[in-house]
Amino acid sequence: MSPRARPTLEDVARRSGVSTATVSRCLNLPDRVSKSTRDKVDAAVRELGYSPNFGARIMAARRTHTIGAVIPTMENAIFARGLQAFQEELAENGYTMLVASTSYSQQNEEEQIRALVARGAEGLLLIGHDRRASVLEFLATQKVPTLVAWTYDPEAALPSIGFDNFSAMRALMVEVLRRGHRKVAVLSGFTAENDRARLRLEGILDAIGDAGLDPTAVPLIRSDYSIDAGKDGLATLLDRDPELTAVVCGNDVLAVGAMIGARARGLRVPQDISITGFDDIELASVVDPALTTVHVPHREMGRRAAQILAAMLHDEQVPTHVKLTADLRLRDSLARPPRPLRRLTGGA
Amino acid sequence: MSPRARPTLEDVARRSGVSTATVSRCLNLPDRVSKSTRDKVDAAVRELGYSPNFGARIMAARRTHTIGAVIPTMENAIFARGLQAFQEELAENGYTMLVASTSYSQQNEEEQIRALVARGAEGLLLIGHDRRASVLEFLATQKVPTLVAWTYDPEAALPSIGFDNFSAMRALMVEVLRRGHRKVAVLSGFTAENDRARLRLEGILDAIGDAGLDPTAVPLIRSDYSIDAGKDGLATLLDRDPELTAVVCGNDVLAVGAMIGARARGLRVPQDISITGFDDIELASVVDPALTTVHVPHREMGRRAAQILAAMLHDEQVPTHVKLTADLRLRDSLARPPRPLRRLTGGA
DNA sequence: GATCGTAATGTAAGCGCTTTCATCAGATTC
DNA sequence: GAATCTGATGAAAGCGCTTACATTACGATC
Repeated sequence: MSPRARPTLEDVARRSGVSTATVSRCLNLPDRVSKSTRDKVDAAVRELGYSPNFGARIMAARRTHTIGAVIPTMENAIFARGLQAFQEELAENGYTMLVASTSYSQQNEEEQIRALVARGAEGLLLIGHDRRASVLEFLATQKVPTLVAWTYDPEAALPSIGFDNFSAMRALMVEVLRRGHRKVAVLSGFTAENDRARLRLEGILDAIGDAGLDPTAVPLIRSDYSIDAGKDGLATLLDRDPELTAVVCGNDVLAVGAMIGARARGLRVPQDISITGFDDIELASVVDPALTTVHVPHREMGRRAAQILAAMLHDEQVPTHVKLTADLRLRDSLARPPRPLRRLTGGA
Repeated sequence: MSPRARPTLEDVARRSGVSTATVSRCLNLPDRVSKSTRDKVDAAVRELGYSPNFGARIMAARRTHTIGAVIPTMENAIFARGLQAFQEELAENGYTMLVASTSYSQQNEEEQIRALVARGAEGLLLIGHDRRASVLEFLATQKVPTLVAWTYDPEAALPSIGFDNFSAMRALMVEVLRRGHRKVAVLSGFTAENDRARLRLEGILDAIGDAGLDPTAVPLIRSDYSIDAGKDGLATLLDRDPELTAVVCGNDVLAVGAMIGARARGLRVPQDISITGFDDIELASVVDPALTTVHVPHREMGRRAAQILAAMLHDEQVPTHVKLTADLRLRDSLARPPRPLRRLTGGA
């Protein structure tokens, strides 16, 4: 016996003595078929272990009920969370999700977008607004409804759902300053191809400027979003300026890294140095002291993104820019700066 | 102008004045085409914003270079990590990854497997060995090379790469007992459809039996793998038996939850109560005290899984069962049990 | 009993691509 | 200059499915 290939619709049709059209209907529109034939067909399907070829289906039906999501990384809990909710809501609406990740590279993102569209994604979820014009053109040419999440920008070309990274981070920075901190440093993510990181940084510097300090004088390190980078970053910052009383971080992962770095240096948080994050991932409330951060409603964002995308696919009118609120979570890692005294011991 | 649909190979052919065959060759076998026509075609592709229809490609070429991965959840860092490595290595070998998640349900898993195969997945990565025979039959009928990861079982029907959940957890339990703990409780994941959880639990009970204690008398709670479940679980366990000196958890997430629960009850870890985890996710070394746990080489597992799967697709001979080592990471959350004295204060 | 309506089924035309095979224009050889 | 080979290209046959349309069977209607 030759190595039997995957059974096709036709095999099923032959075996159950009906036409391929009828088999197809059994699978897709069961009510249009009489009970007796349906039973025959079902039996044949089972006996043959038949499963339809998706490629053929895409071509013939021109519908895939598939939506693609392109995220920077699966390793950050915020995307994992949001996507899980996105997928659940999508399933609710009869859609399947396809994920791809880019490692924060625009180049990769463009490839993944093309790959997903080629695979029949009828809609796309992207993160942030930073991407080359060629991608936008491609999306327009292909007429693929696309929604941007994790950022809010009323000016942007693509519809978006998200929060105002600038204002949220600015509010946190204002709070840091209100507590009396003046020697502040920043641990940021890479800002070149990442509007969320950039806006957060701008929010920080804006608040600093408004407080009458010089934003260009603020010690600043850009790195990838990892615990180690946070740890190393803190060490570098303290080497440059041991007088630091607060370090504001681009996200929680960096902040936790910074906390570990501080601990490694024998500094207590927040008595000796305050540290803040952004995102409010689970980790933030698990560490000790709990992290002061900005809470982002990742789950809700994912869920609503799915609803909006589904509506877009049904050609319904949808709000072009949805703003969610990201609010401060004041916890224990932020306190007043230590009295200057502490710092004198070494210097005197 | 009518709403122009997605351009096809034929549009490109027409525009560049060649046949569809030539365009196809330009895309797939560029060396077989003269420089001049290649340039014309490339130009047309760019102008039209052409991107090939994957479905059509699957059908015509019967190759997709796609591998599917079906995991329980993206929310657990261990899978996110492992998959990231899996994908990177897959890309290295010219394959694309498609992910689907099951929320730890066999029912969902079966659907996702079928969906991925229908989508043209040429190989599959699955987690754990627990699944219905019907799925295995399906896989056999469809002749889809399948590799199981995150568990090692030399007896299993499908080839696997992973570690010995039973022995690893058993070793940890032995260590707990060696430190003198006798009042031990267990916080396990659901074991019904999850062989990893089941094997870990068996490992624990086996060590307990060998130590001359009664395994059936061990307080045990099964729950989902979440911080909250860990927290609540610890509370319940302590309500049932306040004398507990150690809680062994099915994974790190549960363990961190238990640590929070302990703290909430005013107990110090490890002075008043010891807690252990499994997996060694980042979180484990970030919490204070750092978690004693079992280190699992997630990244390596993902990477090697990709290599093996690629070899399987090339019909190369591969080792059927690969065992990786998962070793103890003794950190601060495990110590000797407190002197009985502590417990008397309340009772006297 | 002829007429019509309806439900169930079949026929066959693609969907957009790859690939085999045939063709053809040049370059090479004798 | 004829014969041969080579590389580039085109024509056309599917890949496995869906669906518009045609056909058939059969009960209801007058």
